[in-house]
Amino acid sequence: MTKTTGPKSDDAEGKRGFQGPAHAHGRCIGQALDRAESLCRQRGARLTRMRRRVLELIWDSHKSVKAYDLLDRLSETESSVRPPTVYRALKFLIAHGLVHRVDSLNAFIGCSGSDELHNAQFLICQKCGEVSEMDGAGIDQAVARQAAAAGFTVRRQTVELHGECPACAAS
Amino acid sequence: MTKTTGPKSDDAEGKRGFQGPAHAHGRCIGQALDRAESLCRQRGARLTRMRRRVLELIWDSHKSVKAYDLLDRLSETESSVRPPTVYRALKFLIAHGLVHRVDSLNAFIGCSGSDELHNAQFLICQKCGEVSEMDGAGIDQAVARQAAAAGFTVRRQTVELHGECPACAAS
DNA sequence: TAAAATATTGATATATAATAGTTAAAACGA
DNA sequence: TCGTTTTAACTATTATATATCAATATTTTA
Repeated sequence: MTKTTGPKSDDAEGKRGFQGPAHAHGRCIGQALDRAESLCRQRGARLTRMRRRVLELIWDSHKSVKAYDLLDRLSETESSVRPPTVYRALKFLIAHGLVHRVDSLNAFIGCSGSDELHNAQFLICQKCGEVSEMDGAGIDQAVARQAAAAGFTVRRQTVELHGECPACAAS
Repeated sequence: MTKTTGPKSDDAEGKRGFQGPAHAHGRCIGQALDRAESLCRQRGARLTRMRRRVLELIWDSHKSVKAYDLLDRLSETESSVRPPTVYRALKFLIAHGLVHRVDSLNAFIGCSGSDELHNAQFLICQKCGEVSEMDGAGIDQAVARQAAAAGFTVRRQTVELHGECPACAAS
């Protein structure tokens, strides 16, 4: 409940940038789940118990999560969960733009972008593991220009930058 | 042997762009192997028989190749080859900038770029499977600018655009 | 509400991708 | 040729992901 300037503060607009270890993460989770609920209601999609739990676990941190880690954590709580169950939930969440797959890590991360199904671009810290979704209009443009020059029609893009986040670079 | 304007034609400078099905591919393979030879000699690295064969198989087309397909094709010729052998060869070839890994496909492609170890950017045709390495200075700049704005230090980038190559888009 | 249709999850098996660790063979340098 | 280093083979295992069919839950339709 710190730094809340109102129901629509800057933070509420998508949690861009690196969060670091000391932020009120409950809000991130809450917002993500709220957004998922309303988005699914709006679309007539069913955010079932399993899907909700997977989304919750993914938002447990700002690091990307592996499918089999989700599997383990789900199995802690109740009867053993099998890979297809997790992958099905992930497929649903990805289809609805609530989760992204990070190709270079074979891992998954909650979407902190806009409601639109969008091409995500990620900054991935190799030290702390945090992943930050970028609002990369500049990159989008450069990509579009470059592709056009090659006569290529872009349908989907993977842009993932590995390196060091501000906090880790400083240390 | 078409469109050869001399020993240092445009084509010879790295085979940029999509090649299409009807080009003199023997030259691509030859050039790639020659470059590998000279580069390894220059560096005192050993382009062994196995490494050479893997590189050759990768350059068999302009499509990306899966590690286990390489495995199968290697096993055709002689005694059965195991995964570690292929992955070791790939590791060597990647370390020397002769091959790139395409993260979004879990596959490998011959490097058609400069001698420098560089961050590759790929155009991947979803229809014909051809992969074209880009000379993406524009994207590099946009990436650098965007990352700098976020205070992020980029060490490695994955930029892979999926869509349709000129030929496939036309059909 | 009951029955039918649809969507979701469970369960088993298997496919695909990659690595660890140990031993054997080949290449190289003295 | 001996010893060192590098490379490759072999066995085993880990990690990632999907196919298939059965069971259950939800929604729709009658």
